[in-house]
Amino acid sequence: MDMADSTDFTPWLRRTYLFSALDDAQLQVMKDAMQVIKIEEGRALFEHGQPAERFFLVLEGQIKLYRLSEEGDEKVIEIVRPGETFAEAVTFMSGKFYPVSASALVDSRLLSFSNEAFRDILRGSVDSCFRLMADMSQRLHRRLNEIDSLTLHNATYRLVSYLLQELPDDVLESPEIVLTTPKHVIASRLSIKPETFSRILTKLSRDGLIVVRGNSIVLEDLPRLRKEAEL
Amino acid sequence: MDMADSTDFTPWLRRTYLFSALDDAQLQVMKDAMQVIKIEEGRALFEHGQPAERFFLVLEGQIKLYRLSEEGDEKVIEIVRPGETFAEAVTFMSGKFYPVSASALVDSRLLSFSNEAFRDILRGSVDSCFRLMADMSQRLHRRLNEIDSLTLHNATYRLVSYLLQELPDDVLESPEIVLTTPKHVIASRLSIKPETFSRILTKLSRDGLIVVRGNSIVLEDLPRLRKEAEL
DNA sequence: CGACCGCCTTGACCTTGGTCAAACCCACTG
DNA sequence: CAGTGGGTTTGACCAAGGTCAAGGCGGTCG
Repeated sequence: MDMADSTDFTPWLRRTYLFSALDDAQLQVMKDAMQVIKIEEGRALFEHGQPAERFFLVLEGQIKLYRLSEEGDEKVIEIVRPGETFAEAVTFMSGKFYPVSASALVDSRLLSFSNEAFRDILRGSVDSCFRLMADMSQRLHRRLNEIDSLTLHNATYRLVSYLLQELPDDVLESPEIVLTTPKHVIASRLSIKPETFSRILTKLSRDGLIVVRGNSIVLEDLPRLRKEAEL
Repeated sequence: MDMADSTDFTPWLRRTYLFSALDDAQLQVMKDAMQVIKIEEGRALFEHGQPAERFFLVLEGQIKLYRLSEEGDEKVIEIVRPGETFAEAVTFMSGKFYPVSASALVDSRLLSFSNEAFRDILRGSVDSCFRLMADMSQRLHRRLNEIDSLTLHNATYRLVSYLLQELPDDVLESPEIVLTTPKHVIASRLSIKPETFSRILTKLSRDGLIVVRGNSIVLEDLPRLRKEAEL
């Protein structure tokens, strides 16, 4: 974990929904307490239970948010990609400890912001409060959907849904997905063991729904895949 | 579902964390758009996907929030009890549709509030925004813990944790829990089938950890139960 | 008071996905 | 270019929890 850079990150900040209601002065306050962080593959950014003083915006790379069980099993909660923020909702938690651990899946660059500074700004900007509330509301909804798919659906459903949502919006082009994350991490994200993950992929291949070659998965039969993910 | 009452609910509102930053005028606005709702056992209050215009405070009874799968399986997300609010976070959702269904487990009385009115008040009260954000943050954390226990822990763990958290805070008195909700509903809340739920209870009984008689469960061996719920 | 109904329990069996171990496939290194 | 090691795949086996079906146990209501 490193920290030194004098690039102007204003465009990044302006593009970040959370900050888009801030005026120049407010943005400057955030910048003053901002840090650029370089973190290399495999290193931990923070751990579950640590006091949470900062939140983050991913510039480059991938950050994995996860929980560990007592026995050391890992459940990946989320994989955060460039342009996305994380841990911003912790500010308002009763205890203010990180509820998950975070580490880098690949060498990454982040911006980190002071919770305190942001809270101060929120105090003076109802608009920003509304942004943050929208953000939290959306996260709440995502978590709900996750619970839904864990309890009401099976592993194949979860995997197929994942593939479909990884698909870029422009449906017209060749529906190929290139996995940028190790399969076992995606598996954990979907609460599936690597072996099972692999087996499901081969089963889908056998059925002609997809073609797998290494990290590349071509969705051969979108309609049937979509049906699979509804029922 | 019914609506008629002229009791003064001010004490209820004052006790409600979400409203506790409101001044008298603001509270009056909420009251003006407030409705008292009587809903009898088994009736639906709203359904997943309906446009969300109101949120609720439970006065009496129990409300079950749940999701249905395509095949009709039900997963209970939460059981809401008197004094608690629900659906207040939906206001800031992109689409503003209820993300779950709600129905009454027993005859219940609720207050319902206008999302719009509340949003207007939030616009003028950063303090209230902070309350709502704290509330949402807490819910986010609870959902996370739910995902954790669904993926990192087994059915017995979930059931034991449930029993322990149902225990009133004053640990000194006789540790008896009286289930006020049908067992199959609790089972669904914990993502366990009723048969399995029952079997786990009898196993815990056999092992001398609890004594079950109908709806009453006496926790005979707190230390061992707590150990069960940690490992 | 007895019949009915909903809920809960119990038993036998099954299915999904997990476990363990071995082989495989590359990408990198020396 | 062989050697090493991480990630992935495959196979054989296993176990937790689900399914299906049959009873049991109270409540309620005629």
